[in-house]
Amino acid sequence: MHPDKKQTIIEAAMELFADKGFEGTSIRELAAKAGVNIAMVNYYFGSKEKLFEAMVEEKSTYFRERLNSILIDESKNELQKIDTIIEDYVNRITSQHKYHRVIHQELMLQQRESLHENIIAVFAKNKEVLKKIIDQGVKKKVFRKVDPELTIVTLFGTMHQALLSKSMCKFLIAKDANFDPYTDEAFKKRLINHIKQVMHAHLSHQP
Amino acid sequence: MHPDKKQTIIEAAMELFADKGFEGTSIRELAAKAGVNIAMVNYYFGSKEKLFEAMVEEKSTYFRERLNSILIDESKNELQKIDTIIEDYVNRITSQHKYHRVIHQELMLQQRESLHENIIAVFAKNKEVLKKIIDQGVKKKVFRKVDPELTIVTLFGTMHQALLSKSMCKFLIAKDANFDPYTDEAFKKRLINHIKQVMHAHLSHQP
Amino acid sequence: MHPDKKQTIIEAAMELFADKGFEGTSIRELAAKAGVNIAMVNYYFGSKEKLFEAMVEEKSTYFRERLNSILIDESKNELQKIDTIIEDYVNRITSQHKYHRVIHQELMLQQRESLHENIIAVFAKNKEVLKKIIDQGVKKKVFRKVDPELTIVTLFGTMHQALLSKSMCKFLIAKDANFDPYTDEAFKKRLINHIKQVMHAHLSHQP
Amino acid sequence: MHPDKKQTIIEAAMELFADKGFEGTSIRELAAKAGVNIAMVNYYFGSKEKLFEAMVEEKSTYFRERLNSILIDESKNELQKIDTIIEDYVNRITSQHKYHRVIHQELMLQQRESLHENIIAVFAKNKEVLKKIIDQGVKKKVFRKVDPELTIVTLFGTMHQALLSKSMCKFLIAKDANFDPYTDEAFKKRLINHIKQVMHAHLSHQP
DNA sequence: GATGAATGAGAATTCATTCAT
DNA sequence: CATGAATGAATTCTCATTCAT
Repeated sequence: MHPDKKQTIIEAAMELFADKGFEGTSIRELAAKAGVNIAMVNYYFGSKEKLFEAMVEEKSTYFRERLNSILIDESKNELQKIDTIIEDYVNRITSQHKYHRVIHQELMLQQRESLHENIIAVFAKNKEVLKKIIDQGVKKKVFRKVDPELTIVTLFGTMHQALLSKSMCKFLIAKDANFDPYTDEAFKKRLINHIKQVMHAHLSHQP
Repeated sequence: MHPDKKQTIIEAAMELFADKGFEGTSIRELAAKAGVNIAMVNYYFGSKEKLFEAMVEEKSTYFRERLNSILIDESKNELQKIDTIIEDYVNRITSQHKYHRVIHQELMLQQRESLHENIIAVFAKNKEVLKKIIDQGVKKKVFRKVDPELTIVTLFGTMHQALLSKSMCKFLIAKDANFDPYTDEAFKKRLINHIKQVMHAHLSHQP
Repeated sequence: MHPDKKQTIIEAAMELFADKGFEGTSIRELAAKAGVNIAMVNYYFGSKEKLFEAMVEEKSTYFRERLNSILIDESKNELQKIDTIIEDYVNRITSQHKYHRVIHQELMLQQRESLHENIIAVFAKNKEVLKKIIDQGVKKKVFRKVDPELTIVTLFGTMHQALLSKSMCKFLIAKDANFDPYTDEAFKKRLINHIKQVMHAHLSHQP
Repeated sequence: MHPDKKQTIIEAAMELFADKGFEGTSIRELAAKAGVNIAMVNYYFGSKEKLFEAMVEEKSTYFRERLNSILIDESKNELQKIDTIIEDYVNRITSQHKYHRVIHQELMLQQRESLHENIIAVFAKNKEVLKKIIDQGVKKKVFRKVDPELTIVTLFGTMHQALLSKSMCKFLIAKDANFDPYTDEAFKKRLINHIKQVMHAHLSHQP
């Protein structure tokens, strides 16, 4: 029964931290949402901050183990690998947008900066994989030389900008108010196509 | 002395809100930073939230009045206009990064959502200007047809991702620790070049 | 222009103190209601408490000078004098109900007790007049011997109980909601008749 | 330990609200008087206002359940019932004078008016019982026809006027200063006799 | 292990008052 | 004379955390 409750708390925390921020979320409402006793958070995690760290750690562990499979997939050429990464990312972010929102917020604040290292490490690893793919493409002369760090920044940045704010989503989709942008397949497709188009153009040799 | 103090408070607020978030900033420390009495915030603005609104309003007013000059500049062709916008944006965001950070955070939270409208409106106006430029380019057959909303999303998204987090900046620049990324001209140039490259490739006809 | 502003403040104070109590009224709203500067209250009266005292003093001075005329009126017998007093009181309280409410409240609290003396003195004087009338009636054998203090307590108590609470008024009148009980002549007449009836029965010899 | 502390707080609140009014009482001193932590009031009751409501509710519940026993007592005739009610009321008010003071104050203010309904309901029920007794007496031709609402107003009003203000009590008793009027049996008897006399005269047929 | 009660520190805000002009 | 700005003290209330059971 331990891990279940811990998990319930973490899920509730992610939900609330994403919507209200870390400081904007009180342990009281967090416990209420998770359906556990107020004292449980400190009991299990030691403090509100430690809970936050646990949440980040758990989720980032989950994300760390991806991507390599794409890298070594020999059935795809470099451009196809890029396409797969784009699709993969968009799907990840839409399905886990609350978590990405929390991370994104956290990275902008100058508090709990010890966590930044952790987050940046994940980002760095992703960059490395992408860099390897690009380097292969360059070696094979199918790609031109680009800035690998900033290329992944454009990749992530576009997705984050498009997906992490509900208000922004609504503006971009321009449809009736209260529907969930994160399950709208048409928008996901539109976004994937756009990023592919940008990346193809960016990576391919110019005329 | 009236407007000065108000301004001092707003500046201190922006600084702290950017670094610690709205809820993470207490009026106490805000007043201390601004060098005013603790009661002044409520005296001038009525509440912490109203101060926040005042800050957003003031700054967004400032940003609303740009961009049109670029649109109507007849000495530039469409691609040059895009380039100018990119340079303009990067300069703006680096010089006002704290403000952009606050706005960016705010847009992700589901609190004080009444402000989102205001913020999105500024974004929408920027998009309109960009769209006009793109449309002109398309009509003149120098640009291909692209998704205008998502194109500006990529533009903003890349900059925000690269600039709004200090940790991200440091990772990207990969230089010694405590130097200020927002005054590093080399990095700015690198970023501008990257975005220009991406945009040129994206907008121009493919081979 | 002095006395006018002072008067305006006193009137506003009476209004607000009656509805919200002394502590429940802030100088800010008081000044707003009176249409004067916030600093005027302290400027004219020295403090909020002194304003209160000034208000009580002024109004009680006004009420102190009544009643003697009734006492010495030779055209009326004792019962007629009692009747006149009842009518006079009911009219006074209805027309000055806010003030009476303030006084009544004040007398119940154990704060600013120095004012109680003042208020009780007015009450005492009223009692003295009534006592003289009753004593005359007793001497003429038209009244029986009664407790003069408690008789005036019944007199005042009935009126206060009936008139000083709007909710109580509404309950007693049992009419449609938002009308002003203090201008309802029918209710005033009903109240006067009741008190006269009570007093006549109380003072006259029993069968 | 739960109900005890709640009760302690309620008792302290009644004490202080009676002496200083609701707004004149701070949670700080309330907690100090009750000997509990300053946060307990909000912990138990949610807010100062809710504490007030809880106090009123609890006490009014207590008073709601009386009186009917007198109504159905077949061993007493109507006048005896009235006498019993008078004695009962005077005893109640003297023993619970703080509570009655709070209620009485509250009814005069135009704040927290939602509570008025509650209070008036208790008053209304008392009136109904009294009205039934009077109606019986009228039917048996031992009473004359009177205004039942205002008759109970006189009953309550006299007691409130005599008992709810310490200063008024002292004036009426005219004895040495610091003794407690609420335990002075002589004064209670005097008051009871006066009210009985008034009510007998008021209700019986006139000569 | 698990929890409801309890708490001290600190939050935002409002207050009556003062003071420079 | 009169006032808007300014302030320190005090307000209610919420917070994360602890502790006895």
